[in-house]
Amino acid sequence: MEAKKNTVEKICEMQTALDILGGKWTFLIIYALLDGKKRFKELERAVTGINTRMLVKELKNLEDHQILTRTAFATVPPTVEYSLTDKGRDLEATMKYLYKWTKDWM
Amino acid sequence: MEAKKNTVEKICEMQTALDILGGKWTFLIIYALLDGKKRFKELERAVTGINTRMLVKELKNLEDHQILTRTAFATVPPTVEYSLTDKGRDLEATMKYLYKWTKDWM
DNA sequence: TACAATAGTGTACCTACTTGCAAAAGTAAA
DNA sequence: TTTACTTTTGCAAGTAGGTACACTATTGTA
Repeated sequence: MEAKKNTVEKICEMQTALDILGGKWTFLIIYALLDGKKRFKELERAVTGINTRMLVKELKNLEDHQILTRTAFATVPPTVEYSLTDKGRDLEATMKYLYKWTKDWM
Repeated sequence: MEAKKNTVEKICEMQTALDILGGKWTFLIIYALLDGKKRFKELERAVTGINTRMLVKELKNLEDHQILTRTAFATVPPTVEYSLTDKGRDLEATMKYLYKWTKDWM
């Protein structure tokens, strides 16, 4: 009963994380940013299949949760850079193992 | 351009994995099974907040993709055990790092 | 003069995920 | 006799997540 209770608790904690990360595109966006900052259009090209609307929405979501930062430059046409915070970059291990699993099993 | 192309490819591959794993409850169910097989009701209690309908659906989904196996026993009342396959258990590292991140940042 | 480029916004729509509730079967225990 | 237990399924309904497409501003280039 002891170990079981711990599992339940852990699952509850993870639910809060997955509320943020569990979207259809969230992991992919973070993964795309692991190798450095990217501009909006670069992300749109990197994450195949996503549309503008969802990318905007997800970026806002991730910024709200301090997983990435947004930096806008007043150029013409405008330039905006997105890059992971420490919190975001700390998902690297998770992402790498997820990719490894994908390679091994899919 | 070279490294970038690789990222795009990796993201495409991961999309196929996330099509299976990306549900609201999927990760949590797998996490619950990491420490051994569980019966249906045990899972329902472990994954706080899930309802019967979704659990059935997700278990079927995961079984279809060989991430877990279902074993039914003709007892009364019926007993059904779910346990991870090798493919499923191989998500352990991913899950553990995800939990670690949760603990560190949430 | 027309077009391309960037980073979005506005509007409208849609469907698929998710939920709630009730019911089945058969035995054991109160 | 009634209730409880387990593993589902059926039905009906709701909501949020996701999609499509057009449009803005400003400058440089062909």
